[in-house]
Amino acid sequence: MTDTQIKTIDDIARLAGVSKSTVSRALNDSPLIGSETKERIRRIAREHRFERNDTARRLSLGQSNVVALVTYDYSAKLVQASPFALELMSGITAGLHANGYDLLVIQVSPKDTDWVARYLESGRVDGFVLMSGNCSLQHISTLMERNAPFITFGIPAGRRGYSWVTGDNYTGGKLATEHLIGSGRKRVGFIGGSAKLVDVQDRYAGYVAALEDAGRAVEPELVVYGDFSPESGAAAIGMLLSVAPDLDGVFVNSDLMAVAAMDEIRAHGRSVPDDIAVVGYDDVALAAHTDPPLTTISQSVTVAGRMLAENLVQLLRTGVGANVTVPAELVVRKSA
Amino acid sequence: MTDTQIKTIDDIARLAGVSKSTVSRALNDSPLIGSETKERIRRIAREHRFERNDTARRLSLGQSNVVALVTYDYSAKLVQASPFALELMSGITAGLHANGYDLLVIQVSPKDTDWVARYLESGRVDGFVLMSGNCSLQHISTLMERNAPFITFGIPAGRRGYSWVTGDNYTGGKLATEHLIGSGRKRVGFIGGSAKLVDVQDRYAGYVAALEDAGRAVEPELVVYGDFSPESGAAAIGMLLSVAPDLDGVFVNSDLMAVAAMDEIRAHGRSVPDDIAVVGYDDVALAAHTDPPLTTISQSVTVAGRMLAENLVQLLRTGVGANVTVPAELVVRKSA
DNA sequence: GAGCGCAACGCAACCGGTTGCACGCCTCGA
DNA sequence: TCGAGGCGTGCAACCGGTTGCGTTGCGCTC
Repeated sequence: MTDTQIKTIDDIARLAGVSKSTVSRALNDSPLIGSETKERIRRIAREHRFERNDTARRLSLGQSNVVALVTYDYSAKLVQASPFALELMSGITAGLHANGYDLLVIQVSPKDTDWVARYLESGRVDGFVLMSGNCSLQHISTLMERNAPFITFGIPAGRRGYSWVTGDNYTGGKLATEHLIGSGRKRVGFIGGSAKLVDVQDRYAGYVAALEDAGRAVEPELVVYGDFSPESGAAAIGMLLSVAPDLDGVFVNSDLMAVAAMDEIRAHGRSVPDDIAVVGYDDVALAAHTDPPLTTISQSVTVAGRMLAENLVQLLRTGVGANVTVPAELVVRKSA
Repeated sequence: MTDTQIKTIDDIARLAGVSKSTVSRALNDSPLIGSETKERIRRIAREHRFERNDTARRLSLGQSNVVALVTYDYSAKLVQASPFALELMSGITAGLHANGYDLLVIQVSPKDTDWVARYLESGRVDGFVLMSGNCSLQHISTLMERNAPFITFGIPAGRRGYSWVTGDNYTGGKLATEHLIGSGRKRVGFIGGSAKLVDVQDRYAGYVAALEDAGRAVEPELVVYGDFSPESGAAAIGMLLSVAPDLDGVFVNSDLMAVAAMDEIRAHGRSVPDDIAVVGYDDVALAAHTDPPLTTISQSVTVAGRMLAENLVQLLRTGVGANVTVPAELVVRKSA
């Protein structure tokens, strides 16, 4: 092996008989370098398995090529809130890698106010990605007032003023409700996640649209909100059942809530889907294995992750980000 | 605000009327600096919300204070394999933060052979953490031959030669089996994850020990292996039922497999737990909401994550790592 | 009072890249 | 034949920290 201490571009320069600037430019594919020289240098680097010191590069360039995924510091909460977080993360990672960026996972506690500076000004990261389920308005406003580059999955704080990627919540809500109506359900309820999320509002809008398309009126007492947790799902369906004993269908904003709701429905002596049809949201891994298997709305989470990455990279490079929504589709199983 | 371009320690030095070396040492709490000078410098830095440039620091120090979490590039697979990956990650992140390290998420494809060099020699990370569910022997051997610092969750490739953190699989297997036996089950089967994993072998050892403690013989035909996926769980129970129609209890190596197995049991016209009791493993979020709620083995995943972090940091600092197992306990619900 | 040790701090080199600018060489047109 | 203009490359400064070593000033001993 010829890997005898070939650690810096100076070493490569020596071997190639050129200066380190030439090596630097060659490795960066600069047009300033003659093609045969460039090829020779790159060949030498390849043969010696040279890896350019990224830290030095970052210092020179003044950027880290790293973005941070912001999470809470409370483990269980995170798991509860986003069963698809891993898949999303995988998509983000893939998208970032394709653009030469790495993904850092950080945790910030709610009371921490200068995490942005700590990560941004120290040069550890260039930007942030947040998940609406795991971030507070506090986070968003902190980011905005320091005008840090960031992007969110979901729309946690109003539709404007920052870049986001989200599922097509309107269509998702509409598809779910239409399916319920189409299968003959007469009184269809809505169990939302946190009412503050624009995503939830959009799902509600889809629910309303489907109802109206079918010539039905929206019954406010059939609309209840939880917080995406199983417990809140059980509580919500309980409330619905007490208000409307003849409820025969419900669109639930998350699979986790839906599963708990199904339990609760059975606890009330009703059956799913015979008495009450249930449609969930997210299509988590276990959704196919609940009893009965859950009919739900599937989002292209991996695609969303990739879009998040691309979008953030574009924001970092050009200063302008975009808002994108990825498609949602109905997955029919047994619960509705 | 006095945040007018206070970006470098030179700026602080100017404000404090000292040299940049003094500032550097003061911020690093060096004993070479007088306490009043040190305090003055730190106060100034604090007042100006100064954040030291971490990239430059890393270049000088020759270390990145970042470790990489190695994942596959196939999203769905990852989600399937490790429903608790997020929780683990959260624990790791917390543990690393406490020690001044950050967590980077990287994806390496199976055919990629020089990812270690790419990340290590470029100075982007100081070490790696792998999860046995998401890594191949290939990964491990690549790491070992480049003697890169790394640690694993689970024991993917033999008990020796590297550092790992894992659940107490022996006890977990024993507890599960004992519970089954204790509730009067006569023929208790074992559905394992990948037989190659030491973790799975340990769970099997616990299963065997419980059987023997009860004075029973191990029936090889009641032992079947899958790969942790729901599908493999369904297939495994099918196999078991055809071999042993009088099976009345089964210890399944993952909740995902267990849930699928329960479906399959019902599909065969049997009921859980009346005909066949089922104990899972992992205690994932949905385990409490399956039908029936799943009795399972719970591991302190967050603790494990912290241990992973601490252990790896120690390995990086001192060159010696440890092997640690975190406790497992039985969570009794309705399925057994 | 000279010599000494020590505490406190500054100087400047160094980490390993990037890049503005200068320079040498060659080609081409006048 | 000479100058202008390109092309390809090298020089050296720079990014913002860290640190070995030298320097200063002080109190102390003999």
